[in-house]
Amino acid sequence: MSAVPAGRKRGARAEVPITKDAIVETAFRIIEERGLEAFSMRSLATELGVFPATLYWHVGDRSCLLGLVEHRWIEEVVLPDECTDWRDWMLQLGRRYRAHALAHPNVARLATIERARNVDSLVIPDAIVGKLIEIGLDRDLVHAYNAIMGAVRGFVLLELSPRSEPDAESDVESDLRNLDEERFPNITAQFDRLGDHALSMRWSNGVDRPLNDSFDFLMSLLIDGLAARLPVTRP
Amino acid sequence: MSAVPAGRKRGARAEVPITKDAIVETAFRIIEERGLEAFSMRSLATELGVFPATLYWHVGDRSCLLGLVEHRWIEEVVLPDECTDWRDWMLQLGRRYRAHALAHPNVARLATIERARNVDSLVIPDAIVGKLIEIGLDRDLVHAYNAIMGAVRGFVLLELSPRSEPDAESDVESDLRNLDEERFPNITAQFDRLGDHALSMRWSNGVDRPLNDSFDFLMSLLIDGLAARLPVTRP
DNA sequence: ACCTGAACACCGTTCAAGT
DNA sequence: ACCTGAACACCGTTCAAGT
Repeated sequence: MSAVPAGRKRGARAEVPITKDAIVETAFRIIEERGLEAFSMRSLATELGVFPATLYWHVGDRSCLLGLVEHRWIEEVVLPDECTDWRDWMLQLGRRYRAHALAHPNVARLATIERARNVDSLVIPDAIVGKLIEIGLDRDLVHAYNAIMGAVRGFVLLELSPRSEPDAESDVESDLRNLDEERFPNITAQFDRLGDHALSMRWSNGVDRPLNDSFDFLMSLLIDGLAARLPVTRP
Repeated sequence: MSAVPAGRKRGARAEVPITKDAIVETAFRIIEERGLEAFSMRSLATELGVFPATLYWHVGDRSCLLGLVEHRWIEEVVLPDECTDWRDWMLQLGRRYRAHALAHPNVARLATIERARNVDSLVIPDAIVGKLIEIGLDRDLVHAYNAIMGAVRGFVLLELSPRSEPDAESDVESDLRNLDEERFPNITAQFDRLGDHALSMRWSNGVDRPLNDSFDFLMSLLIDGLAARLPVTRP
């Protein structure tokens, strides 16, 4: 929108006051609308109509800023109602996390890949740990938590990581359609079901072709597995 | 090692012949030894003692080169023996994949995050699809494949993604040790078990503190779940 | 306190020109 | 066919200087 800072006087205030929140908000928008590779400290500064150095005064360096963007994203996920069955609670939380990731895929990818820098983003982990203890998991608490967290966040990340750049979709599609039947007998035999629907075999991206049923299948594997490992409680 | 190309004659051949394999090999080594952020087309060229443009002639651009590096990594994973029980086969494959990732964490992270560009890297997917069909999965073939693939690769990726930079480990540790008991009652109550052992609550990285038991726990959740969803076969 | 303007040390990529 | 040397259009970050 706005161009490079037009001849403002040295040290003069920006016409629109620059705040930390405005910077994070704009960074979020750039990443979501134009992709992470379109985001830079300089492009952000240009968008805000200030010099790059201004950003450093407000939010620190690039890494800090991305941490703030991640945090703004993850804190919008709302926990399910406490008083439902734990299986339902777990499924709902997984679905809400994933829905929020599909709504903001670029920031979601960023938040999963980069280490989260904000301690605040531990509200979901804390809730999961609490729920696992509540249902009686004790000895395998850490493993159950890691399994759920790793599987769910990992699945969503891979779902959102397309095989191809947007401009090369058709290339990938034809590569996959013409796989060698000798080398990949199983994939080629099942290609009508797998093509564009299975991880590593898609040409569309995760937002255009969401893997809803596969995600629910994974959630049911995890939840059933946990249920089977619960201590037997006589009602 | 070698410095910038010393006054070689314009157009003269490099003293060590530059091949595609040598470029990929060196790129692999730089990423593994010094991290992905230390890798650049220019640093690689310097290491090889040539000008950056030379690389473009041999391997195309940066994105293509990283694709080749990924491929060199994934093709080293060897499939388990065909004639074992399918549960064992699946567990072994997961463990081998993970072991190989822990052995080359930086390239493994790269390969999981970026889309794989090489069709050749579908040998593992093809083997999994074949195994799933062999044991009788049909209706949920795609979902079972996606669940396993997403959960396993995702878990390993998150395990390898540390919360902190190597130089800020102690900061993260003290942040986590001093969590607010009001906001995070469950984590603080279980901190002796969770601290440095649960995803998002670690300060050491995934190689120094591997989550072996958690991974096996996840594998057993997945495998038991698949077994329960198999069509009943009378022996 | 807040922002400019310039500088520093990097990038990826392209291309004419050489052998 | 293979490589140089230079150029182009970018980066993130720092810092003295201004108001």
